[in-house]
Amino acid sequence: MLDSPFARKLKAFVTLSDSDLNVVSTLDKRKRHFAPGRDMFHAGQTDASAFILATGWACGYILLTDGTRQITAIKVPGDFLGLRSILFRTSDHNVEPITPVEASEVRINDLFGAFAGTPRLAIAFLWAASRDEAILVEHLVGLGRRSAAQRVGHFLLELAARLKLVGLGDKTGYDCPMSQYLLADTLGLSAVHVNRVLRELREAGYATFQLGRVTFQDLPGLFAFCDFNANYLDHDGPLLK
Amino acid sequence: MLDSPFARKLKAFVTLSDSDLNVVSTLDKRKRHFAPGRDMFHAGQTDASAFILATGWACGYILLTDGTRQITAIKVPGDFLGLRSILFRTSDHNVEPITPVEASEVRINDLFGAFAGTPRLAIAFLWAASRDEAILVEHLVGLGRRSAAQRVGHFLLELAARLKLVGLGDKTGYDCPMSQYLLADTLGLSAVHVNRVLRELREAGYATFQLGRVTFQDLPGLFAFCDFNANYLDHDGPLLK
DNA sequence: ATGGCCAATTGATCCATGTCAATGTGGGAA
DNA sequence: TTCCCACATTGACATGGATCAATTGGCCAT
Repeated sequence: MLDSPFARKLKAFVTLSDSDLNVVSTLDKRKRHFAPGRDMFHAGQTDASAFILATGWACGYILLTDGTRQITAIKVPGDFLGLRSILFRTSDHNVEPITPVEASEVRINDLFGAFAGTPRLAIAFLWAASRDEAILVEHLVGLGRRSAAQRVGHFLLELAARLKLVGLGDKTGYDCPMSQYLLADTLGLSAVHVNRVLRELREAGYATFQLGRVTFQDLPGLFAFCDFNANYLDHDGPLLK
Repeated sequence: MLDSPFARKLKAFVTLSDSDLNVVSTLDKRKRHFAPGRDMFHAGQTDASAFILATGWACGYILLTDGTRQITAIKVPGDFLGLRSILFRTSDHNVEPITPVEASEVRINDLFGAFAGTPRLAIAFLWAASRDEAILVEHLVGLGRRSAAQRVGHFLLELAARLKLVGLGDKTGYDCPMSQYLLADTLGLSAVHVNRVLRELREAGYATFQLGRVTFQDLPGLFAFCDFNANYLDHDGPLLK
């Protein structure tokens, strides 16, 4: 439990004492399972819970009235999900599992409890929320100002970095359960164009997205092509200025 | 001080006791002034402060290597700005004043101090950060899936709602110090196209963006046209579930 | 094996928005 | 007044990515 992906992630920011970690593991108790095909919670719901993702991938998304959707976050093990749905009167987004998911349910009183005794943990949470925000900001920048190819490449690189932090994947690549349709809804593109861009990246010798796996052939080249800089993930070891 | 825009905003989420408000006003002490033309802090800076905006508008942005930029947040009075720049080792974004700005400087130890005594305030901060995230998410959705016209309209409506919460603007509209260039960098469009879209909205009888003021001619129509739903701003009175 | 279905792939065409290039306009500095 | 300069506006043209329409391939249920 003390080595949950979530604790592992927080440790990238603060050095947590044993008692801090105990409080974290308290939050990590109420385990639940979810299968793809059914939302974990949905927009408009008033009694939604938050979750700490232990295994599997999920995505948060927003449905527009014209039937299209925009995925706003891809969640991997260690990620916190649904914070807005417990703090807000009513959830403003949906979350659905991409793979079978194991996650711990967190209610607002759990947060109160955790923060009351350990303000340092409140800061750690604020950091995690801020890191999620930074990820969101980079996606925003991608949608606003990057070409489709840079956007796709950037996203694949970001996932590599995030997975590495929780011990998944390696230098050569990582397992990725996303379909090209999911990529399209994430990156504000059509599935057809995602397919063309993936071919382009493959033919340029940068990376491959096939059979549920992302494989990098030319990491430095891809970094340069996408103008990728991992600073926004703030991964460089515990510091707590 | 107890009626600062910031306190006013937090009260939309939690009922704050007098002692809570005292702690908030403690944060609101170190007033500083900034003029347009010079960043309040910039990406890469390691000793950046955060600020609570008291008067004036500012924007957060990210510069790409090709010289383009994407504005990631427009900040109005009552908004907190630079949270990521104090929690992260190094700031991942820049902030510049749009108008002359008056703002209170906040350092990480101020936050620690505030949270230690009043966990309820930690939750309120988390709420404020989550609301900023919700705003970011809506911009993301706009960039990914909305037409230029809907995107512009949606943004103008969002600003109206946010300003109203801190007592600015009225039913007819609000003062808006943004140039069309700023709008373009915010909405991922070219300035030329922003101009065309504004004309379109004007000619459709929805709203007007001129001489530093946004004026609504047909609010219900614009709501419908943009598919605007203010739930994501979570403005409906203090509740703290 | 067969049928059915979903994801991936490819080609042809269209269109929303970008880019380039002028022109207009209002307010500030001298 | 006059110049200046940033912002707003408009037209002509270019293009990245969407849309429409097939085709292919893998996998599961029968």
